[in-house]
Amino acid sequence: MTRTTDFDRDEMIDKAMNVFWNKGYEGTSMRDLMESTGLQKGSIYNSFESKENLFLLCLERYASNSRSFHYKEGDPGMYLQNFFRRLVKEGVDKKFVKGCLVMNSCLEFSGDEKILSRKAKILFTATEKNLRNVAEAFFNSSKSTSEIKKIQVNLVAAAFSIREISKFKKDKDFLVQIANNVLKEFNLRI
Amino acid sequence: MTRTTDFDRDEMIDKAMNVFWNKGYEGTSMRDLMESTGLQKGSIYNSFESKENLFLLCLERYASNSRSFHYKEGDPGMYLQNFFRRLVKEGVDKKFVKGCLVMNSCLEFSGDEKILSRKAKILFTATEKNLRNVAEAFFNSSKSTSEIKKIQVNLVAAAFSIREISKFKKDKDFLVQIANNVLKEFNLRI
DNA sequence: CAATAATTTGACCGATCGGTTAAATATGTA
DNA sequence: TACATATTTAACCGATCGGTCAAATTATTG
Repeated sequence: MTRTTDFDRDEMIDKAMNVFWNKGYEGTSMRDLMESTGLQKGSIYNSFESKENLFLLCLERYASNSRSFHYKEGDPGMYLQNFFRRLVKEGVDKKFVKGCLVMNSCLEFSGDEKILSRKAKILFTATEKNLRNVAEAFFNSSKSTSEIKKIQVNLVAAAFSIREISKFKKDKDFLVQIANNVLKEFNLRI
Repeated sequence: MTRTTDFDRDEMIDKAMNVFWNKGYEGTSMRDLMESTGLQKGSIYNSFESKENLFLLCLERYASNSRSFHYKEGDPGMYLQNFFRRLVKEGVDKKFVKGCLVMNSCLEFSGDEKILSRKAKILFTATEKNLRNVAEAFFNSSKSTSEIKKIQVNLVAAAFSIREISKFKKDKDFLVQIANNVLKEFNLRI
């Protein structure tokens, strides 16, 4: 009955996400988004409403991608090892200066309480929950709730440090030490 | 023989520094700087050359202020306790959403290698050196260089985490746990 | 007080920002 | 094939960006 969109919506969100991930929300211009997606400005606004809404979709896409890396079953120790190995590996990669889009956004929007800030914080708690789940699975009720909570904090802080410090300090020993320090609590090393 | 500048240069740098600290480099406009300093745009350019150069002066001022908090002598354990107590105290303060200007700048400029980025990274190493000095003073050659280095990394990561995470997560227990986890290595608590 | 040399002021610059709009174009249905 | 309805395109919008500049102002020295 009528004309349909002639681009793949998901693909465009992916492309936009990568720009936002690299340059941040404010650091990304409509020009950047037009170039990365190959769409004209009007098409972007027609399909995604606004820069803000497009970013929201990108944040959700990023979180959705992340969720597929979350712990579900299997050896929690192995999971943690692989988790931190990946963080360090990506961190030392000179081409990888992106950090984590959710953490980046929490930092960029800290200070305001608008929709993007609130969303970023909510998605941050998903990472926290994931790490708590791993800790619980590892210690299998041999530790109290408050002990688990402390370990969760240490895991979150370590992940945050590695992801964000690696944006400007590509020092493998440094990043590995952060990981090993928290893995110690699991009698593990990278 | 001629007219002299009729404002206090140091005072203006302080005022500019606070804006940059709150809003970041890109997030701060000349308008913001004019309002915070009370100077006209032309005066700012006449006295400080450019936004970039003014920021550089602010970075150096910030680092200079920080240096007065660095460890020099006395009980290194007490120093560390006070250091982390201050980080947590400032971190939970709802009005304090600034983090650390040097760390913020390292993050904001990650990806490029221009003057501001280089300067921020250099100043970051000053914090690293300070924490290493404390660790060395505390363990007083009872630990090897590589052991000290590992403890230094843990201290840096903890300080970074508290300062930056507290920008968007004002959870005292969380921040205290990060501090206590690293203070454990010194048989200390907050 | 007058001459000198600096600062201060505010208008102005081109570029870019996110966003809008109307016309051109293309697609599916009758 | 023609209509209806959507998307696509590119010109355009006011606001703001960092920065410049010439004129006005002011403090100092001879």
